[in-house]
This record gives sequence, C-alpha cells and structure tokens, in this order.
Amino acid sequence: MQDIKKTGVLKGTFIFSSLNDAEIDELAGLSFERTFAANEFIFHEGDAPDSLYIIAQGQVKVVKYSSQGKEFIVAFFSSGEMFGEVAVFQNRHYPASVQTATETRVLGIRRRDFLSFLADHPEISLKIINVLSGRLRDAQNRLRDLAGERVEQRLARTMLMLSARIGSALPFTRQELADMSGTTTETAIRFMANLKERGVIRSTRGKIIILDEVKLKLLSEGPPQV
Amino acid sequence: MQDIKKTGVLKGTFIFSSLNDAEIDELAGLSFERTFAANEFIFHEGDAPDSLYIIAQGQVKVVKYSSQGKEFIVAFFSSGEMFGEVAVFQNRHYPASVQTATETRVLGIRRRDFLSFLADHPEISLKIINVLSGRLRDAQNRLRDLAGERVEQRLARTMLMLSARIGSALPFTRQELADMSGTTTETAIRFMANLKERGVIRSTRGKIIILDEVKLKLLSEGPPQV
DNA sequence: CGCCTATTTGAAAACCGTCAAAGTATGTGG
DNA sequence: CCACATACTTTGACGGTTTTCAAATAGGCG
Repeated sequence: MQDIKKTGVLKGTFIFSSLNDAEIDELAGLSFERTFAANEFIFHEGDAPDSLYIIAQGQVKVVKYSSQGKEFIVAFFSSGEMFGEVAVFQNRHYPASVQTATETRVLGIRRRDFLSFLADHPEISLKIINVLSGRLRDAQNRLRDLAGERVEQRLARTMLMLSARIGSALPFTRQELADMSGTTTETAIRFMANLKERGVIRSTRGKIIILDEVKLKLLSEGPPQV
Repeated sequence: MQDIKKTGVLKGTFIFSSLNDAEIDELAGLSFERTFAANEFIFHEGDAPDSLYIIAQGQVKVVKYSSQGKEFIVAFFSSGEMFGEVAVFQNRHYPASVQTATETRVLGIRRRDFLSFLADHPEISLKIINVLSGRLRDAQNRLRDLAGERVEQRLARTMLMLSARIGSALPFTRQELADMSGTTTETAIRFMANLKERGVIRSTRGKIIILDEVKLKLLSEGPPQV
C-alpha cells in the first residue's frame, strides 16, 4: 500500500516521469518515507549528505543564515520537487537547511543507492542536468537583482517569479517575502501597503493576491527612465 | 597541428579528463576554435543557445546588467573551464553575456553535437552534474551574502573566494571587485584603502595581493559579536 | 610625452534598516 | 463560546550605511 503511493509520487516528478513501471518500482524500493510536522527541519546546513529527498506532499523552504543570524530563503519547493541533491552529488555537506512550511511527507533516497541507480539509468542524468541548469539560471537572476536593483524592484520581481510558478495567489507572509528578497519585514510591509493602495495586490493575513500583473511588471523594471 | 592542440585542451578539463584518446579525438573533431581579443563579447544574454565553450587560453567574465545598466559579474572563468552550458542543456537563450578579459582562445561545441556525444558517454553527465552543483552552491552562498551581509563583509568574502580559486594575487581592478560584490567602485576603494592601512592587502593598479588571509577571514565574519 | 583608465577624496543625500509600540487576525484551551 | 496567547501586520521616527556626484591625481601604454 505504501509502495503504491511511493510509485505514484515518483511518477509525478519531472525527473522520473520517463521511467517505466519496473524502474519506478526499483527506485521506490530504494526509497524511504518520512513525515514532518510544520516548521520542522529536515536537515541543517553542514549536515553530512546522507540522502536526497523528493516531496510527496507539502512544502519546504530552503534557508541560509547570514553571519548576524538573518534568515535568507534560497528556495521554496512543493510536491514532486527534489532537494538535497547538490550535497549528494558532490559528497559534501548540505549547503543550506531545509524546513517544512506545512505538514510534509517526503521520500528519501540514500546517497549510495541513488548514485548506483543513476549509473544504470543515464537518461535520468540529463533530467537532473536540466533541473540544476534551471536553478542556476534562477540563482543568477536573483544575484543580479540583489546586486543591482532597489528593494521595490526586488520585491516586485520576487512576487512575479513566485506567481509564474504557483499562480497569482501567493501563500506567504510579508516576512517570508522579505526573507526571499533580501530586505526586512517592515520595508516589505511599507511597499505592500503602497501596492495595495494602487490596486496592484490584495492581501489577507499570510496571503497575497496579485490583481494587476502588468503594473507589477512595470514596477519590476524600475522607475521610468529619466 | 590544430587538432593536437584541441585534444590537449580537452584532456586538461575536469569534465573530459576521464575520456580515452579515441573519445577525446572524437570530441575534438566536433569542436571548432575561435580567438577573441581582450574585452570582446563571445555572446550576449538573450542570444540563441548555439554552442557551449571551453577555454583553451585566457579568461572571461560572465556578466549581467541591471535594469539601470549597472554591471554585475556573475563569474570569472579561465583555462579548462566551460561556459554557456546552461543554455545548451535547456535549449533556451543564454542567461548572461560573456566577455573576454584578455586575449582568449576557446573551443566551441555545437549544441546538437554535444548532446549526441553526451548520449553516448553517460559518465560525462555525472561530471557535468558535479560542476553545476558546485556553481549552484557558490551562487547560493553569494545570494546569502548579498542579502544579509554588509558591503565590507561582501568584499572580503569575494576576495577570499577568488583567492581560494586563483591564489593570493588577484588580477582585478577595484571596479571589477565592486561589480562582483554588488557595490560601487568608490565604496570598494574606500574599503581597500582601509585594508591597505591595516596591512591586510597590498595593491598596484589592477592587481590586489592578499597579505594576511587570517585577518581578512575575520573581517568576512562580520564585526565581533556585541 | 600624452592619453586613457584606474585610483582617490570629499561632501551631500537617499535609501533602507533599526527600534519601539500598538493594533489585528487566528487558533487554542478552558 | 469566550479569553488568551501567538504571530502577523502596521506605523512613526531616527540614523547609519552606502550611493551619488564631482573633481582631482596618478599609473601605464603607445
């Protein structure tokens, strides 16, 4: 019964969707299941690279902390997405911590098991290269934003990036948005209040709904060139 | 004669060093050679993903521009390193521009040629996954720094990262250092003047030499916790 | 020697973070 | 069902870090 569920989860991922039933079964056999409550840590930055994980249900945030303890959200992942893979492939400690946002069920696959599976299924490598390429592209865009854009543009871009992935209803608090954009809660609030006045967004506690994506896009481009 | 050189270049890369002579020859046959003067662009952000490149000789910088035209240096690469691969694997436009820093000779491999070579040599995929993982790790560290650290720490960390890769003599101007750290030339100069006074670095025009890496590391950790 | 680029310095101001305090949803336990 | 705790949101004032602008100096290459 559990195995049936596992195979369904694996089939639903971008990376493994191309495998046939026998291969999915094999992979499911290698995996183990774990469940976490909301706000639990699945692993911490610096831990040994034991396993990589695939989200069966729920959401997690990937976080790093500055030298002063300020949190920065590197990424948000939900069902069907993989995390912890960078550490596994390089056999080095995890580069970030992963914390659940809601109650979350994950499939874990141990490092050695996954690497040997990968050796037998080279087409999966190409999928992984694709996923990593996309993440690198995102990371470089965010680097450029953090280095060169003002807070307003960064916040607008963060919201646009999120809405492109999960739709116009963003289930995030202002603090989370700030932690993704490299600013503070207060600054995020001030900016959001501004957007609300102008009818660009609507919001309730812990949720932001984008009403006018066009205006938001204009804002993300910066002030009209002088 | 040219082909001999090509094979030597390919053998000298992390990614292809494990191939045997016949395989190297095959790959060399697929590649083409191009030479650029200093400060020429090899491709621009947004160009179609024609080829990926390997540096035979010279150095390049990977740059992106903010909405206000400010330059941000995503990475520096030198002999034996690969660039343009993200676009090739995803078959999407290049995510950044690449400009030579010195006179540079590169080997290019066309997208289709490389993908078919990769299909026949799955072990290379694992190497590429390793390279991409490392770059992702770096990018995430820099994101955390840009989001959470002060300019002084960012500059110190940039210098430490560079010195770990290329040694304690850094062939960069203050402007380049600023463009890697997400700050301005003037701010970088002020900080460097400070470091010079304290004997942490020595510098001539366009070059910085780290004298006291321990002090620099302390600085990169931020002010002593109060 | 002259030009171009890199480095330097100073002053003013903008942006944004910090601190403090209060109001407002949401859920929990009694 | 209400009271309370908790977390999220809001607002204001202040100040510091960093950018911006301007102008001058100095190093290296042709």
